[in-house]
Amino acid sequence: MSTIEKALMLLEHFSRERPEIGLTELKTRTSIDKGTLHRHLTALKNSGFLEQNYLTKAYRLGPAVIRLAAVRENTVPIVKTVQYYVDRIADNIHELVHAALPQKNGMSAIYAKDGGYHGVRVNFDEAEILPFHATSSGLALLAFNDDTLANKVLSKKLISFTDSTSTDAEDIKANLETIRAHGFAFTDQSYEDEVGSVAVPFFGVKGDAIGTLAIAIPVSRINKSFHETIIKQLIVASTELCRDLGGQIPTNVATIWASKLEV
Amino acid sequence: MSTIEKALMLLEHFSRERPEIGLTELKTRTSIDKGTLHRHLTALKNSGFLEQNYLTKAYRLGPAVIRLAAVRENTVPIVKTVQYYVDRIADNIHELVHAALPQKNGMSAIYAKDGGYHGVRVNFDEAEILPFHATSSGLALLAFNDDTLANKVLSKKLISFTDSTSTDAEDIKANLETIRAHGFAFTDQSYEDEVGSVAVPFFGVKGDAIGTLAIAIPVSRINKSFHETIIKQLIVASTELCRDLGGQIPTNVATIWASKLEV
DNA sequence: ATTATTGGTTCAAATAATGAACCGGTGTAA
DNA sequence: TTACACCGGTTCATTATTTGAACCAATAAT
Repeated sequence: MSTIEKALMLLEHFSRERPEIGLTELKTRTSIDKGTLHRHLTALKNSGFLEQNYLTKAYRLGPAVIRLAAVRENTVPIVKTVQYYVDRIADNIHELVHAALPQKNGMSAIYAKDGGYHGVRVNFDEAEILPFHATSSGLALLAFNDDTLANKVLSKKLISFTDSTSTDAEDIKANLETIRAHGFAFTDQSYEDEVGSVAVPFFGVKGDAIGTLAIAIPVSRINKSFHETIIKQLIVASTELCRDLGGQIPTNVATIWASKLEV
Repeated sequence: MSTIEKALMLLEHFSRERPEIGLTELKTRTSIDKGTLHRHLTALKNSGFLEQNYLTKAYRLGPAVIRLAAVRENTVPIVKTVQYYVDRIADNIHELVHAALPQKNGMSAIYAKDGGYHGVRVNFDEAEILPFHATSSGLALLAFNDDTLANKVLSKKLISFTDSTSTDAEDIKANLETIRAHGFAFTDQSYEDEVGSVAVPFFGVKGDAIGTLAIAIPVSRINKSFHETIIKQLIVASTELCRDLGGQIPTNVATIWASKLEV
């Protein structure tokens, strides 16, 4: 792995829950030598990707990422486009809806809205990394993306989050087949207890999954008719989203989705 | 300079005007060897900072920057906070208002609003890099930031954008003194013909300038009383913004600003 | 059919990254 | 007061990666 990749991997440790990280703490998290780490952090700081809390000396993300995100969003306006559909679904079904994009080690929610009429809400953090193998977003993406991604993810050690998390690569591969056949993914408490979720992919120009729309619900509120409503909403939204982004829904997926909408 | 910094410098070439750049084009822009360049771009691609247009093979910014910006904005919510004040000023004075943050080679506008009642609008691109020495935003930041930044910027070759651009380091240093004395910066067609601008800094916890609020106006509309109105608006907004961000206005600046508001 | 231009690859030589040991400051417990 | 632990940061001989001129393959232009 190149030095550049090693350094950029450091940025993955910053999240909403851990916005600031000190040198020694990062050392224990990464097992990288302190000297090396310090030089990498300094390089990232010089480039504006990190800055230091001048009191604690801890590092946090810097201003460079703001500019880059503005340019990216101007080039490929996924976030803005996705917001409209997430809001619409959330307003319709009054549940927590989110959209996520694949990152290196999982899906990252780029926008979420809780349509919340109900008392029990699902806890959901934007900018958290959702593991591929334990969330409906992750599974939906793996199922409809190139096989190489799924193989890469499933060849690594899979972490268990709840008693229901499946960590067996073969089980998950079989599950991906089911997901492809159904046109959507769902999980039952595989990432958080008491929370189920449903996700559909949306597609890029090549017809590969580039992101997902998903809904998370306390399992107590799930029943068959509601499940069907949710899936219809997601499918319709994803179809329109693909049109907006210039994406192409693979013909087999389009067929499956059409049949779901007819019911 | 470290390999990491060299690679991250490549990202600076992407902008709203140039969202996609091919290998050979980047080679001519950077004079870096094609082999090296290709490995750097691949590393950035592997890390999600770039992705490739699958048809043209050209590179564009990748999804990783979206997640990082979300985390950064959650850590230090400058963009969200700044929006309120930019909108307010734009609504009040009906001109093009923007806020900008320093990047490595200039200021980057993070938000802009055109309150535009008038026919002649100033052309303004978000995510464009505004040179330090030729824009009021850049000068305001240099004047109220650490001297080392100003020295670094002024030691490089300064580009001329219009007939009125000052490119003499000593002239500009003298100008920075004037700016410090006035508490704001203004330029007259030094970056674009027919456009003048006024900027004030806003400050971080250490009392150092961390960004600017600025207004760009066609020179034909500038007169003394309007100029004063603009400066008052900017000073009031920056004062409140510093409070919101937990920043500290240096006492000498606070004194100067207070006297401006009394007039 | 030929040439120019594109993205991408190779491998010896040149250079930068690495990490164990070290430094100096701060907080804390004996 | 002293001693110790922990923090961020630095040093420098060793080691491993980066570098770049030349090369390759595919596509676009003549």
